[in-house]
Amino acid sequence: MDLVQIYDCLCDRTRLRILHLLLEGPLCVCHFQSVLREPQVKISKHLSYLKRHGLVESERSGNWMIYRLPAQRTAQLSTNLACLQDCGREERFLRADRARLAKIRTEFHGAIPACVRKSATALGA
Amino acid sequence: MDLVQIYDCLCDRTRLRILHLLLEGPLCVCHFQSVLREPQVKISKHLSYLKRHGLVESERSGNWMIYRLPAQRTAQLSTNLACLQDCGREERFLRADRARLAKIRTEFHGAIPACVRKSATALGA
DNA sequence: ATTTAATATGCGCCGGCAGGAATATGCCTC
DNA sequence: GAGGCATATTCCTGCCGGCGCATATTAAAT
Repeated sequence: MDLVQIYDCLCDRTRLRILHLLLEGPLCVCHFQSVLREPQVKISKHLSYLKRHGLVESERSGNWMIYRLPAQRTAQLSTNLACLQDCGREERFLRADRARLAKIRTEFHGAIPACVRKSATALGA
Repeated sequence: MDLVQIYDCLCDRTRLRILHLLLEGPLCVCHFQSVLREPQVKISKHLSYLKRHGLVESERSGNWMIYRLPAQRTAQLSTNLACLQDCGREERFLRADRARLAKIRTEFHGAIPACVRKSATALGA
């Protein structure tokens, strides 16, 4: 996996938002939909792109697909993810995403949507 | 200047190599040519792209154009450049570029090509 | 002024990616 | 096995970027 490919993944706004959210832990597609407020097709395609390039892993859990950052990461990937996390602190739209994600997580806690529980426990939260 | 634009600049191999070289100090186009071993048009266009996106500044010096990283950098840019420098340590083709650059710099020292002296002094080396 | 060296720009071609609409797949429930 | 939900894939279109070729610009030298 080339360094250029990492940047290929980062150079689209939607993918950037996705990866940034994944820094907070695994997520299923429906989470992405409600946080990013983008059409399902769009999100699904970008997730597919990220997977194809090795920046994301996925696992089926019943009806839902849970996406996460790869367990094993090259040094370059780790470095760049850390960098993204840094940059995310000041970038408006990324902050907004984090806020919406946090809200969703607290609102239903141990409650309604199964996929939320799933990925919350997967997170360890 | 958006974070995405930074990644837009980094996601091409030639541009990545250019920026990586600029981490070592200002350079003129002829340097890029001999280090990168790519056609002049290609290099020139990518430099133009980088300039248009604010990742590079240029200054004329006689016949030569000297390119450098911007004097004023956003926090995001600084972070990403540092990250690139990190990643450059292990990436083969970037190491090779650095080696070729170092060779050129020592070979003619204070010697023949004016542009070499120019950018060398601009570097402070 | 003409020539030469260094660099930039315009043009045309091609490939690939983003986006949306529609459709397909996989899994669960009843 | 039918229907319904979550997600993926296909097909299409438009656009932008990368590349090479040829040519233009700018400055220095003679």
